Amino acid sequence: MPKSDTHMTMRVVNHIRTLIESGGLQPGDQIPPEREFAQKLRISRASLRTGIGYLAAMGVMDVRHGVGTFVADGPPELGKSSLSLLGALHGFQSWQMFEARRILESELAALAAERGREQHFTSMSEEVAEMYATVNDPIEYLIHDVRFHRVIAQASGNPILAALMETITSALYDERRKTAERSRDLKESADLHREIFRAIRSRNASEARAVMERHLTMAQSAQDLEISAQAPPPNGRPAKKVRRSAGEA
Amino acid sequence: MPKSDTHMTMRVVNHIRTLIESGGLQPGDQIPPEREFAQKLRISRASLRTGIGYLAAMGVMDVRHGVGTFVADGPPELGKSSLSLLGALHGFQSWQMFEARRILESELAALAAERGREQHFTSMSEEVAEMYATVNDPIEYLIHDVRFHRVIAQASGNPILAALMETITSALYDERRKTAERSRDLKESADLHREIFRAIRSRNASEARAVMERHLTMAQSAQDLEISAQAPPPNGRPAKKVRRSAGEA
DNA sequence: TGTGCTACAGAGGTCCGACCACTAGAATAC
DNA sequence: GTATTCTAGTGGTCGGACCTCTGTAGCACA
Repeated sequence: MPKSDTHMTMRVVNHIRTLIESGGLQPGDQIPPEREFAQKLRISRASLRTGIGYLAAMGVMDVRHGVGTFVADGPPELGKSSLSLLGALHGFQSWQMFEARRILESELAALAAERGREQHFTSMSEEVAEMYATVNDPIEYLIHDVRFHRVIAQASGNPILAALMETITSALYDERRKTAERSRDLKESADLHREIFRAIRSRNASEARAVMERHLTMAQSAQDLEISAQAPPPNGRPAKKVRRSAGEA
Repeated sequence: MPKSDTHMTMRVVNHIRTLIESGGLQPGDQIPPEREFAQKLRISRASLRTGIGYLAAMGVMDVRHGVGTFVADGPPELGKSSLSLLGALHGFQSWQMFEARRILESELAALAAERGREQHFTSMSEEVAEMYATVNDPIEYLIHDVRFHRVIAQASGNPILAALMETITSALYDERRKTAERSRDLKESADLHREIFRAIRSRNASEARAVMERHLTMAQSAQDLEISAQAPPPNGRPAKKVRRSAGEA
């Protein structure tokens, strides 16, 4: 990694970081135009762009062509495709993503049960209702599904865990939207979400954890079936170990 | 996020991604020099650099001035300072990082107990021995401490969770190395690590999880004490986040 | 009055070509 | 044999020209 006082990239990153820490730059704020900002920092526009690119890659900045550059808004999330890229590099398996998600979200649910506030419970309740209302519209259903889990993450009171979850789910999303679930699955799914909600609202941490785990385990096996059904192994890589070897208790 | 077929950045990213997925590019491999590679891809060197910067920011590439650009090697990790940056932006608290770490590592320890192999146990044992041997050298001790936890992550068989842990610990590292622990704390710490190791080797998942949780809880309160001791609370500001150093330079 | 199209200003995106800075290894001097 | 210097090759920075995209103000037309 580049040194802070030498490389232009880090100079830009640190400058913006300082602006953020001092409160001079808030989420959603727009930074000055590149030409102007570069002149103010006494560096070339190219270097400024490098630094901004670095921040954008990590989800801290949001660059919009023809409009401007803004401080990222919305739920904290690490680089959008970073996990997916790392996955390609290190050969992540699908079940590993599900496992990671299951662990994170189970704990998130437990924390939400302990720390959630009324406003969170209200949002959860609304999303559950919307899920029931859209069991025949998988696309719309998925939106509320995602939102429900996101509210839980918020209610957990730990934005770091929430960011990690967001990172994993967005990596998982690509595969997920391709396998549109069937309606009857959605009814079951909505029921489970309702159970999760109830456990959280009654502040029963261990049950929230357990139900969430059950939900995600089911979701995984459902998706595994879909995949193996509609796409026979498209093999090609020699060392492709077919998972599930060790420790499935 | 730029579109894949329009933006040069994504063209580069996708090209390299394809090379990695096809096996034509493995961790540690060097990519062609920028001038040459840019010509081969029919794009300008500047655009190529943008794409490489994007990949480097996410920890997929490793750019070394005067040497070359390589595919990242070593343990998978998301952008090195990404969490720290996001933290500055969203006001992450120190206890939240510890909590996230505690949850991740506890589960990691449990998984390691279920799936760890002999080779992992051997490495863990070695690191524990090194820890005992360096209880009087905090700097050296910390190295083995980190390695021990890294072996556990490997032994868990889930590189994604390992990567998340790596991301958190590297964000935590900055604060950590400043508060060099005292020797007698290190002796206790080593004892706890030995306990963790024994639980994992005896494949006792729940105990491994419990001991790891205890270890990290202790580490947290120890560090909290250090901090509050050497930096008296600047009273009166209840919800003010702990400022990071941000470099004196 | 309303609606649709056009022109334009301002922002980011791409390119070029020159030059700077760093690293490792080869060539040289001792 | 060892230490020093030189050098080829690689990434880093620059500035300035030009392209593309977006939102909007203004115009033409119904």
